[in-house]
Amino acid sequence: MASKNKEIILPHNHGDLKEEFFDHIPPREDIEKVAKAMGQLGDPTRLRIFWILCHCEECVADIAAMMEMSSPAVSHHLRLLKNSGLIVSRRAGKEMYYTAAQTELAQELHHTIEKIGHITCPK
Amino acid sequence: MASKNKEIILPHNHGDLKEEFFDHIPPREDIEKVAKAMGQLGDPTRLRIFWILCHCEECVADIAAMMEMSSPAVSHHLRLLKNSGLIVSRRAGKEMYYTAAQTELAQELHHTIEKIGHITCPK
DNA sequence: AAAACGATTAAACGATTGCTTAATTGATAA
DNA sequence: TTATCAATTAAGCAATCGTTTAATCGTTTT
Repeated sequence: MASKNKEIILPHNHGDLKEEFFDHIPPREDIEKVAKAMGQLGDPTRLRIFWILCHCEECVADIAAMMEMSSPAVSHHLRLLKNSGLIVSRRAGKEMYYTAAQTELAQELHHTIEKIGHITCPK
Repeated sequence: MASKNKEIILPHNHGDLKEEFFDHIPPREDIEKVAKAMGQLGDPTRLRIFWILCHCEECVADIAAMMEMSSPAVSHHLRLLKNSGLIVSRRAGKEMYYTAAQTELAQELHHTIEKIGHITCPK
């Protein structure tokens, strides 16, 4: 039978693995994309920044103060979060303001964080 | 007014930061817990294994074959996933069978993965 | 123009991660 | 018991990560 994964022979046949399922294992590129987003929030510092930015728009200095961290460190994390499409930024004078992106990705992850963390959304 | 975070003075006052919100920033332990789970799925190998185990119960050798990886490498990831409470195992003869845990944490993350990856659940 | 301020970037570092090979443990079969 | 098979653990490693300090960039103010 035509199976995308037919070339992979399982060492043990337990009879309970549906070929239908075997053929629907997500392609590596989809997995990579999801893992990249998840990995961003795997660091507690970045997760906390992201959560804060889901509830307000703030400049780097204030974010650094809330996090009790140096601004270079915060800036570094903001860049990673922005590269992942989780946050966006705008300039106003000397300051850069960051906030969560209004995307399905960001909103779903925000929801997930609060659900699995049993965190009450203050909004 | 009594503010849990009143000792943190923000360098800039933009007037749009509600004290109510400021006091509801999740405690570090909650953040850590969520970040730990997210971080587990931040690795594409582990994310793929977890997704597979959300849809079947399999022994290490077969998981290794599906992943096209060595069994020590797979075993390593299985241990991490198990320590995080995302998967469970049972022994049957010489083999160890792994599958996703039936917990809110695991189920919510399974849902999130498929939603943000636009992955069709084969179940 | 120069000075001041906010943010970013660069270099360097210690710590962690993911994998490999080899050795070891646990359980069944001969 | 010995042999065999499945899985885990250990040691070693290259690669990645998160932070710090110092230097640089961009904007506004004087």
